Parts: sequence; C-alpha cells; structure tokens
Amino acid sequence: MESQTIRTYTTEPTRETETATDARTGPSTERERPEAEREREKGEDELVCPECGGRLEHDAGHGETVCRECGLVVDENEIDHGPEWRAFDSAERDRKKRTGAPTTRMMHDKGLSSQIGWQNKDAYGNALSARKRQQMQRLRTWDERFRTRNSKERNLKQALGEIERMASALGLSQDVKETASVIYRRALSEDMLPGRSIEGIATAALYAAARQSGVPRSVDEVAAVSRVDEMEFKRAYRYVVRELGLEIAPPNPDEYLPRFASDLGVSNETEARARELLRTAAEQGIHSGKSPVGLAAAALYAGALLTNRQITQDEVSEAADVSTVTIRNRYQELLEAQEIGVPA
DNA sequence: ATGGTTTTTACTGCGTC
DNA sequence: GACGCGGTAAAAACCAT
Repeated sequence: MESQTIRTYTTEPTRETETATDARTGPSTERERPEAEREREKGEDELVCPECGGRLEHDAGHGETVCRECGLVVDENEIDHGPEWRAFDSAERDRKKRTGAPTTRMMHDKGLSSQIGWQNKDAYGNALSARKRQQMQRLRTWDERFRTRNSKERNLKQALGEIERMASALGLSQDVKETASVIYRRALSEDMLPGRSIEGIATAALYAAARQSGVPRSVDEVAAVSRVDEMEFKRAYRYVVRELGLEIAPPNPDEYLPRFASDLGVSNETEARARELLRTAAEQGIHSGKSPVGLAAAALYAGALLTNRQITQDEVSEAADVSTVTIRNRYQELLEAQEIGVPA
C-alpha cells in the first residue's frame, strides 16, 4: 500500500479586505486655488480675520470658523473629528462611545471578549481585600463556565468547517455533509470530544456519513484530505461508531462503480456489465472478506473486456488504488462465477 | 499478542507492437 | 526494448479472537 501520506496543510491566509477610508476631502490640487483663499488660510492659522484683523473663533459645533468682529465665515464644512455626542463624565463617555480596541479575526470572537485575570489586584495594581478576593474567585468560576460553553460552539464551528473542506475535496454531496455534521453534533453532545482532536472526530464523522449515504470513500482517500494521520482517524472512527452505535453496513462493491467508472471514462455499457458481474458474483458468495474496492475495480476491468473496450489493469489500479495483482485475482474469480452462474 | 486471511511488493516469463 | 498481462513467493496489512 502506498501510504505516503500526501497531506495538505493548507494554512489559509485570512482574507482581510480592510479598506482604509481615505479621510482627505476637499481640493487636493494646491495650485488651482485662488490667491485670496490661500491668503485667508494663512490668516486662519494666525487666528486673525483676513478682512478686519479681528480674532477668529472656531465653532466645532457648526463646523465653521467665524470672525468675532465682522462675522465673516472663514471656512465652512470642516470635518469634525470629534464624536457627534457629548459626555460630561467618564461613565457617560463609556456608555456613549461606540469604538474600542481593533478587532482581529485570529480569534473566534474577533477578540471582543474579555477574561477575568488571575491576579488578585484591582485595576491600579492594589491588592484586593479578602472579601473581594472571594468574590472574584466566584466570578472567575462563572467566567470560565461561560467561556467553555462557548468553546463547544467554537469547536463545532471549526469542525463543520473541516467537514466542509474535506467533503468538497472528496467531491461529496451536500447530503453527506449534513449527515456528517449530524454525527459530529451527536458526538459533541455526548461529551466524546475531550481528549480527542476535533479534526479526528470530524474526519471520522465524514467517513461514516459517506459510507452511510452509499457513496463510500476509502480510508486512504479520506486520510489524504484530512489533517490527522490515518491511525488517529481510524481510531476515532471506531470510537465514534461504537459510542454512537452507528449501524454501518460493510460497503457494497457496486457503490464504488460509478465513481471509478467516471474516473476511467468508460462507457455506461461497461459499467452496467460490471454491475451485472458483481451481482452474479454476489449470488455465488464470492465476496467474503475480499476488499470491495478491489472487487469493484476488477468488475470494471472485466466489464471493459467483455464490452471490447481498451482499458489496462494499470489504469484501473490507478483509479481504484488497488494493486494489479488483486485486480487479476478478482476478475478471474468474477469470470468464473459468471460462467458457473450463466452456463453457456 | 496471535493466527488466519487478504493484499501488496517484487520478480519472473511470455507475447505483441 | 517497452508494454500489457499472467503467475508466484514472501512480506505486509488487516481482522477477529
């Protein structure tokens, strides 16, 4: 078996399209402005009215700069960089302001949550009283509870993302994804996660879902797109199946046929022939312990032969990921069963 | 852990293009 | 000579116990 694990650690770059809002407004070309205006601006800087030489007063509320003597409006439509509300004490300021620390997508909640520190100090670094310390300890307990509950939801989100990613890599339908997430949710709700990796369980859930839905993928295929290695994945799978009591029938060889057939680009006729071969073989009880994948591959090869199609064992071997030896052995058994079943 | 079964690996010869 | 195919034996992997 070629278990050179071709793992794809796709560390997806976080797509941040933060467009910095350009705050510059007004004329950008300096030389177009008339001389008088530039002169006036100069005067503004000196807080002197260019007309009468009186003092200028800036009224941020109206966005104007006005001469106190002659009433000349020197500049209007200024940009007010302050908040549009006023606050008279710090409490009110806290209530009214709508901005805070910049958010980051590196954290699940964009860094908006906070956490109660472990030090028994207040915001100024002073030690707390015994009574306060007790109070803080209780708060910490609840803070922790609150956050771990959230962590479950976070895990679920991550797991569903993984399932989504793997499923599309394997070309599995929406239906299978749904099934997989149901399985995962069950595992999560039964507290099966602690001590196990999210990815492992997610992979197992997807694998189980694919088999249940009659569109199985081999362990190798699933492991190739998973972030966990094959060992862990299989262990997780066994665990999930056992704990959840999932009833998963051993995969049927003909469930593999459509996919292999399309991968190989063989005709419908060949595929139908292969299916027929499998059916008669099943009546003879040929597949007992034989790998269904090998059987399906052999059936396709034999089917191609019987329908006069050019197809090499190597090609089938490549598509189904079984050795040519296995294909040879199986397809001969298939043909034998066919001759016995349908006497010429 | 062990034994029985299946699959794979590696190597072989044969025939054909 | 390369290629497809068939066969074989030993090694490896798998599965139930």
